[in-house]
Amino acid sequence: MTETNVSSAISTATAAALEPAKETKDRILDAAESLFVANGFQATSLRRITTMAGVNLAAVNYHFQSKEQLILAVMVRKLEPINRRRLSLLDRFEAETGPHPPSLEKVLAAFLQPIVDDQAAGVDLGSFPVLMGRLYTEPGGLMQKLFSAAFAPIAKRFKDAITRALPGAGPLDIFWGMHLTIGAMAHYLARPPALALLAGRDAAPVPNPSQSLGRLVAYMAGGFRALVSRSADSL
Amino acid sequence: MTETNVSSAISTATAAALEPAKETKDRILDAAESLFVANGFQATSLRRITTMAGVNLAAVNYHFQSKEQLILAVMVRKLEPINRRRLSLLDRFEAETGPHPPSLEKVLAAFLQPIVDDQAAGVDLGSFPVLMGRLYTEPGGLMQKLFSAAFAPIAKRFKDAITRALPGAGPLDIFWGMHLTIGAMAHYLARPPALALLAGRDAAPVPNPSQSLGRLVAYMAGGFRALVSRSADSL
DNA sequence: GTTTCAGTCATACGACTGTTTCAATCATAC
DNA sequence: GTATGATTGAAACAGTCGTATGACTGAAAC
Repeated sequence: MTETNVSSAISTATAAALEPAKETKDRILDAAESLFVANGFQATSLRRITTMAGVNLAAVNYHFQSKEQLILAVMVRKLEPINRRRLSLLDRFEAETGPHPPSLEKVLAAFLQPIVDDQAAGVDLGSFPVLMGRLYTEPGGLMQKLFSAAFAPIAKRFKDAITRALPGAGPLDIFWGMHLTIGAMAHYLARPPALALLAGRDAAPVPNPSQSLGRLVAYMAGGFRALVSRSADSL
Repeated sequence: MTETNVSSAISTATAAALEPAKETKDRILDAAESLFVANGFQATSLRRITTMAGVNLAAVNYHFQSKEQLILAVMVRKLEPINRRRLSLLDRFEAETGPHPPSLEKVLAAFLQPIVDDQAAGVDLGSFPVLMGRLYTEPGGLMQKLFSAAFAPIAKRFKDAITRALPGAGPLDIFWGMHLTIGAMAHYLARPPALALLAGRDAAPVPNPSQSLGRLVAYMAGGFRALVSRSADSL
């Protein structure tokens, strides 16, 4: 719980010679994150993590109690700033449009922009989203724990914004639209492996982030609107 | 490789007293499938599989050489009939429309119908799609191997059909649309855990399969078309 | 009636897992 | 300077893992 003692970890650091001033806790989180991305959660042992971090094996259980809580800590650390930016973007869009609610495209952009930016920046955030896809299918209810810890607050906020942007949409339309939109986004985020498979020969890696954002928003908004008009037709 | 010797496996069957006439190989596949669905690939040990199947531990490596090949065998066994039905549906739709290509909605329905049906039937096929989502994020290039084994042939066929149904669409539109569509579908299939999280209070489990198919098709076709018209606008 | 061989069996191998223990170490407050 | 409480260290814990081995079984081939 306490955050002291900067130099002691350095003196005995064997591996990870760079970044010598970092706390043990952060070194573990960094190593865990990169190994989780590369190999998955279950396939990554605590020994590999601590070796890469240049830290003693027992440090993990000392600082995080268990491997499962380490996984959650890795995810929360990455997710919090992204969700903060999502909310502030949504705030800004809502302020800009004054009395009217922002368009569906704006709301979707507020949700997608931060992760697209991070993917573009690439530096050390880009590879993270793969973890979300992994966690989603991981047994043990890990996703559920993470959801209530980091996602529940922003989910309601965006659900309301989408509802206001789509007058005439029933709650089931909203629900299905969000469900499928999250799926499309998650798949886009996990695209490194998926992309190569789908593309036979054409389709370059599409490095342009603003174009990616535009396509994502277009597809998802189009899907949402088609859902709503389908409901209207069938009445 | 050979398929003989029915009675010898029965005499010593300890657990799994039911279905006594099944071959060892099938018993292993059945047990592996249900355990993979429940706990994931890595978390399922060969010992649990063989115990549940009422089979000796060594039988797995005898029949499947390795755990990885067992996983692939489980997936291929489930995927093949689904892909067969997908292709025959597409064939039928193309025959029905005569000289014109079938609509985008028809093509998407041909792709989605078999899995929605299976989910509705539920009996023992419904839980399988969770595995696809799992495999997608599993390390070791497993998905790649499965893809080239079971998916590559139908991917090209549907890509062509979509291209014909969307005149004026560029190859990038098709590519992105398929990418995001597959994501939405995968997420829909893996919905058992996701659904409960997203739905605050409303939104019943939506048991009606034909309504599900309609919503899926509407969302995806709407997304596709919005992608195409976006490209047309920006030219 | 013997040979043959796919299939099953119990058992063991070596490696690796997450977690725990307890002594040693450190900066800091007294 | 010494006591204090947070960290770290090396080692071991009790399991589980996937795979390999070699003896045994039974039915079909000749």
